[in-house]
Amino acid sequence: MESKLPSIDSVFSVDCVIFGFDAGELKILLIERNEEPFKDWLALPGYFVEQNESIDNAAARILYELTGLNDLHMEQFHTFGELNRHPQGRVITVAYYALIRTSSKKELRPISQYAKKAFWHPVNDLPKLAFDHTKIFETGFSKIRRRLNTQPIAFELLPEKFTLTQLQSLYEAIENRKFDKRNFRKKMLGFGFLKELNEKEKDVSYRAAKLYRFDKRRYMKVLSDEGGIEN
Amino acid sequence: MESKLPSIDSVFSVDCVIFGFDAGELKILLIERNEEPFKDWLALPGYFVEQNESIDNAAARILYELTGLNDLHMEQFHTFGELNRHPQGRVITVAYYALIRTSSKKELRPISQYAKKAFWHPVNDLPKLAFDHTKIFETGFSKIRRRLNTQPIAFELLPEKFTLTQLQSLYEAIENRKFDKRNFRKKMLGFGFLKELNEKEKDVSYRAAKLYRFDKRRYMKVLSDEGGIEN
DNA sequence: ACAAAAGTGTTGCACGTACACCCATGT
DNA sequence: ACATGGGTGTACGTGCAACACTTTTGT
Repeated sequence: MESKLPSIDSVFSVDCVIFGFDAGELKILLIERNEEPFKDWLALPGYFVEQNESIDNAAARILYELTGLNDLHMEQFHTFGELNRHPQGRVITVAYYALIRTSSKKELRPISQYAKKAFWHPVNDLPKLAFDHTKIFETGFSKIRRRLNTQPIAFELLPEKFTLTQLQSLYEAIENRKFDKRNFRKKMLGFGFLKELNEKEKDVSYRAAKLYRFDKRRYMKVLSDEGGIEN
Repeated sequence: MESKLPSIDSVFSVDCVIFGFDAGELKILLIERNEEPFKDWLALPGYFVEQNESIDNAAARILYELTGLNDLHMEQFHTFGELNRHPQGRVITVAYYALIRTSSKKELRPISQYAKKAFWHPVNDLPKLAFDHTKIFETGFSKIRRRLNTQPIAFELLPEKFTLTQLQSLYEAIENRKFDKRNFRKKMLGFGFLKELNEKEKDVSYRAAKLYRFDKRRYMKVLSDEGGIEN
């Protein structure tokens, strides 16, 4: 390894797969591009990383500039480095995902002019996306699907107070299948990290459901308790 | 997005965490570096990606040049992009892991002069490694630990014909805990993808054990059969 | 004969799954 | 009163964990 870094014309970028849950549907955030290549196409929010920022920071900055969203907890899930994935040259992209509460959705308003607009689109029935973004989305979707049952990611998509039916329909949207109501409730409550609130839904035209909250303290406790049994 | 890519002084590399299983111990492949920075330090096999190769190809090439190993099935598991991870500038590295059979281990012989030598080292009791390679190793190790029970990766570490006791001790090495022999065998055989051979161990000074082989056909069948039940 | 590892079953428990009806509320 | 979703229990099967002794082989 030389004492100078080899200087090659390499470029890397970040792309974000941001999930939201709204009106019983799982959605992701898309932008309409305002620049070549793929001008006017729909794409995942993504852009180039700058010289002096870490990739994690770049992801947060870029998402903010293209959509106006900030303070998300984003996590890297894969790096795409095919030679021909970008028509103008070698671009390696690190893909991130995040999950966001519908209730905390701020207005979507691109800051930079690289995006004409940003909007939510249901994950079923996605249009063709720019670059290899369809593949990136699919990889990300299958990651969160697998993480659903190992990490408490579902709660990041729901409002802070939610009903068990909302939770169930979210699971159904992510896994794309139906669950039995009684079994689902039994299982979720059995985990012991859902806190039942003394509150009910309001403004519904049917029997109001109890509200629950995800209790992070209890979740941590449950996690650490599980380590102690074993062989 | 401009029609020219922004040209910044960025560099990326690949690092490999290669697992082997030998003498009842889980090991990884290290090199002794022959170049600054971190000359003479131990490190994961890794080097810069070239302009015109995909990252996957780069990983295979670099591993070969530094250790003489080829034809591994490597898989990307994380990308490390902290600003200060390389003392000479911004280097983003994509980390790969692979598992290799002890029995098919070729001689370890670096081709390029960037490595003085390559050798196996037990995963317990690793020395300090160059750059952030200790962190990279730990991330990779925890990935394969979690994948152990979802994908048939253990068999890639064993010789083609193996005994159930070997399989068990491999699991014990990866998960760092003991299993009950009867339960372990029942479970493994219950999966239905281990093929019992009409052969036994040789040259052992105790009762010879039956040999088994991982049967990929049956594994695929078992996998696809599982999809069909559900709610 | 002894040492060393191979091989083998049963039981209790926890968990997943299948399944149907009454209740509370708003209109 | 009716429509809409909220809320509840039981029975069965499967899979995991705990547990100890006999068999085979080489020296």
